[in-house]
Amino acid sequence: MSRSDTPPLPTKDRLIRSAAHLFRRHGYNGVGLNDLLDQASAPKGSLYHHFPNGKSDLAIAAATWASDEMLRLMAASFSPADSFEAGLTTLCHKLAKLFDLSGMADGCPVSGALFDGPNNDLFRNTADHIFEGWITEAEHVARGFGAPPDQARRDAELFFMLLQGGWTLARARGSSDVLRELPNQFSRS
Amino acid sequence: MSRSDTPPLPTKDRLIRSAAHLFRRHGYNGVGLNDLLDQASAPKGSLYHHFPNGKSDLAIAAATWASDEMLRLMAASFSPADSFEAGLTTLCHKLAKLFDLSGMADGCPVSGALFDGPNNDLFRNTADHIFEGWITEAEHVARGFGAPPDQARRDAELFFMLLQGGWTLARARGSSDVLRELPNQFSRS
DNA sequence: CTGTAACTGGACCGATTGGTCTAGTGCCGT
DNA sequence: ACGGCACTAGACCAATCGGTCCAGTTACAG
Repeated sequence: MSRSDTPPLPTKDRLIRSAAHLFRRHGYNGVGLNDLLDQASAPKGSLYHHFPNGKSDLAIAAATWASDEMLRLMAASFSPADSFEAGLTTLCHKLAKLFDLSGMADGCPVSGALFDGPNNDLFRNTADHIFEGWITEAEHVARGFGAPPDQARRDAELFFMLLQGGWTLARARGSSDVLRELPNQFSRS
Repeated sequence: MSRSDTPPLPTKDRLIRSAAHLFRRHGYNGVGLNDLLDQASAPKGSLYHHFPNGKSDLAIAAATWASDEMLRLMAASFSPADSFEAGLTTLCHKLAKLFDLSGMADGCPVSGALFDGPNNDLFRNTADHIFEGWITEAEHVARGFGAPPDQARRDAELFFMLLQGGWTLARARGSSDVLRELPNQFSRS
């Protein structure tokens, strides 16, 4: 059940990773501190040492970490590609594989960690900032492939929305097929 | 805060509507029975009389009711339209208005009610069935406007994913603009 | 070795959770 | 008038929630 959540990693990182995994599957309110600390093999004291505000601090850290992973995945997919569509295809296949590995239960890690529970501005602004990061990254890629500014922006937003919708539909269907088909939806004539 | 949640409506319907509203904003696990019963002005006994399995029964009823509302909204938008794009524009503007009225905090009612908490098959199958209903409805509309079968299906799935992504992005940004722009994303060349 | 600060371990807390149960209430048909 | 049933009302429960607190341990600086 656990990957590298065992001792080699420092406690703080184990907490972040466990939180990211659990929030992603069950949502912020669906995860109790007990499950979380159990999976991270950490006591309560450590949590509140590293994250003084407890669960909410951890959720933001987890969402941020998951976002960085996503940006890494995007970079790894788009840099070797020779067109936006090609990179997108690689990315979607990677995401589909990760989805299958998760037991076909994981949605967007950021939505799961931040859109539940507290409806406060901090959570929403963090989600906004993270999503904007994904979109502008995709926008830069599109521009790098020669797309004009406004079209690059629109392509990037389309990519983002397809991704979110794809995650939702894949989860409901219990199948990663939708994710693999995303590139076709993106570049239909 | 409440619309027609007061006496005129029978208790069971008040429970369903309150549940739909609350789950949509806070997710399944983010809503306690106390908030729920309070908003519906119903005691606990009534809940477990109408929904013997308690919260989970109610969530499924709420998601189903919200889905019917959505199908009504789609029908009201597409039937008077003379093209798929025109109907989609009407629909998106209606959804944007509803989003604004909600305080810019409500996402997809089905995801909110069913994707949190229990990861059991019943919830996932229900979500799958409901989403499939939305997609086939859109597919029929597209076919009615003369689209060939396979394109109609793809258009319908694209519509669904854009909608989900649009709700997510609108929520993060605290703005309904994305929803209003959805038709442009749908029919870009 | 000693001092100090970073960190761990877990007992403990009040609040809230979803759920059960029983006593009552009101509206039927007869 | 009355029996019966659909429904309401809310006290009550064990379990779990997120969070606090402090005694212990470790690691590193001098």
